[in-house]
Amino acid sequence: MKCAIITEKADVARRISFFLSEGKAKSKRSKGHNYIEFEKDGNTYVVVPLSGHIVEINFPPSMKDWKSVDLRKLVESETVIEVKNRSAYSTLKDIAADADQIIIATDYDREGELIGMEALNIVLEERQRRHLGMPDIKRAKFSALTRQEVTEAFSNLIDVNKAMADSAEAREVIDLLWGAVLTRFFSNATGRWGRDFLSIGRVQTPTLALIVKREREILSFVPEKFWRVFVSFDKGGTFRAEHVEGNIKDHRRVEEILSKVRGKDGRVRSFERWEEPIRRPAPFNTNEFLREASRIGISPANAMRIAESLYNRGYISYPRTDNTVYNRSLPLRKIVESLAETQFSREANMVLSLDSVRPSRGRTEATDHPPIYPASAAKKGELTGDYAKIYELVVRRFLATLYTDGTREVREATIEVSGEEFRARGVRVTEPGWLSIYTYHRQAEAFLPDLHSGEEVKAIDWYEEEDETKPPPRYDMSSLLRKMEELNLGTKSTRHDIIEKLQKRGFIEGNPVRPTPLGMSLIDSILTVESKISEPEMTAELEVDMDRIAENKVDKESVVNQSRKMLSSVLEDFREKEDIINGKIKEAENSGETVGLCPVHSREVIAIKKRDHYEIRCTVEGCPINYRLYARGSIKKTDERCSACSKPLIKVIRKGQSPELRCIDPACAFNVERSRMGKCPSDGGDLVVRQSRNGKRFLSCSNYPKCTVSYPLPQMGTVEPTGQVCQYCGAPILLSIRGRRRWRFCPKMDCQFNRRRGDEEPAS
DNA sequence: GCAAGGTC
Repeated sequence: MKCAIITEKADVARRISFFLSEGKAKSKRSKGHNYIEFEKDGNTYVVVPLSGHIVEINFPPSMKDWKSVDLRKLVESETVIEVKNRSAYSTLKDIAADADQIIIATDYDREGELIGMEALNIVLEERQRRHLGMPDIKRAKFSALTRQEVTEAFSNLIDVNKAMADSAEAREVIDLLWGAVLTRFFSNATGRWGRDFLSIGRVQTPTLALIVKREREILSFVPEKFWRVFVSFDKGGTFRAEHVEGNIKDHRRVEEILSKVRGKDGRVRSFERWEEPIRRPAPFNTNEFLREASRIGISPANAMRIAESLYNRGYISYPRTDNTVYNRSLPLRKIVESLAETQFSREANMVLSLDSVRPSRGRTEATDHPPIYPASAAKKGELTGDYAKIYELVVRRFLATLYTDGTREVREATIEVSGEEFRARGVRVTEPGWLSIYTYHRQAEAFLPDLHSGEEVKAIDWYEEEDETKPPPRYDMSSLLRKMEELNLGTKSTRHDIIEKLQKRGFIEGNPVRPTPLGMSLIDSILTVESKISEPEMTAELEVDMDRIAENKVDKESVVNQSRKMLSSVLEDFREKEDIINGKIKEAENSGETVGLCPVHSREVIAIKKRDHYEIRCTVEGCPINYRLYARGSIKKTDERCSACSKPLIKVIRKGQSPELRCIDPACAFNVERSRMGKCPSDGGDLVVRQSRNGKRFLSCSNYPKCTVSYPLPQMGTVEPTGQVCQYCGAPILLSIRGRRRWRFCPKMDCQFNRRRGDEEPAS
């Protein structure tokens, strides 16, 4: 008998094969097929790994054109299935399809059930083609990749769950319908076709709405002044106590207090001290990992890419997990022992010196994967840059969850100064515990000496501090991820993607995150209609429907049809508001910062940030002052005019480079003069710095296209001419300036000149 | 050229 086992990803296939075959399984790789094979009890087993979904739903070709398809028809359109993962598809057909038994061993959740069903359908289709009958179809249900879980799952096989797969399929269809219909509507209504399209989706739009809502709160916030009153004392060091009334809004009250207490010493009314634990952090789940990574300056999307790569190279465990409790079977002590052989030996040995290794626990004991931990020890130097930083973060977090709580001593005193009461608080870390391993968080400390009730303390200063109420803070990557998780927007595997999408589409920027004018007016436009698409409730309600489908209380079709009806009426509402929406988006498209005055009309010249360039133009319609500047980074107004043409000068600011002064006219002699680096070795023309559309810089001959000499330039730092000519190839030698380092180089990369050593100039 | 969800 032949049995085919289908898993969601490669390492599950490896683990299952290992347990079931007692280590005798063999990986097979041939003709684009990738699977594992072994024999057991006279039966042949093939284990086929997928990589997530192998098919994708889409519209039929007749519905693909954005401009000509009536959106009312798109709402009612059928969907088709397209194969996305060719190699998994052919492995299923060629290797798995003729098995007598098919065991679906994908992750035990809704998406996993659907992924399994997709694979099963491919197998059944192929069997029909080959006139093979129905195989025995089973489902393995396991929630951890331990020997016990896996062997139990395979000796207690259950049936596949059509209803559960249906619930995930309903989500797919609803997401595509709403996303495509509204994305196309907004893009068509505003004439933003091609890559400038305006996207809308069940997760991305509510996320953008959160950010826009916060920005509106900040914009409309009216700060209110308040004052705090302090007295400083001296006893073995200075400390201060704050008046018990805290934030005082009436300054007359402040004057009253100060006039009463000024010059007077204090008497201690009460003093307390106690110790409290500083709790160890919980093990890392995906969200918490991404939040902490962004605190050390690595964006969620990048942190995820790096984690993926570290996982594939065996350095860390699977990075997509909700779990914050280590499984019993994890050999925690062994992992720590292996880390003791690395640059983290000090920290690892601290853990090993404890009587027993007892890990902290988080709130979620999910069953998917263990929390993120270091799977193997990386030697120093094996990883570099952000990879090393991420690995170190995972290692330190892991060790911190196994070490002891810290302890801090807290002291509190109330001190009376001529009838007015003041409070002082002191905090001191007495036992750092895990804090000396996980060094990313600094504990705020404050000095307060030992005091006793009735004691007199010498006052040395009496003063007020002015402050004002603050608007709520902008989201940063960390708080945004937390908010998304709280509202159930996206999943552990997609949240970072959603954020990156909003950035790439030009809806949000920066960290802390601000919406762009485009992002703000997109949300404003969406809010002209009651639709739920910008609210987390859309997801919440979808979840309820999915549960009902999975419980067989309602079928997929009726949920999808209901959703189509709603979408149809929402679309009608939007169609009525088309002009208003177009107006709002156009307004955002034309909002830009003033960079100076137009020499033709003496009117404002504005710079409008587009997806990949700045549009710099006069506010008078039809004025020839209208340029495109392809620059990464940002531009800044200067109040200076160009000496050559009297148009405004701007500063281009790029990360890692000194600001570059430019005339807004790219062809102006001012810019050309500055970009001239020397003579072309081929035809004697000028070599000038040019920037391509994607922001990369080149040194090219001004006689292009007659002369095609062009050298790529370093992307970081600035470049200056030296007047020197390369003795080997005749190209001009350039000076590269990056931070405090500067060195001479020949732009011809493989030139002999660049192989010399010691060409570094001293820092200026 | 649209969504969100898996995973590489």
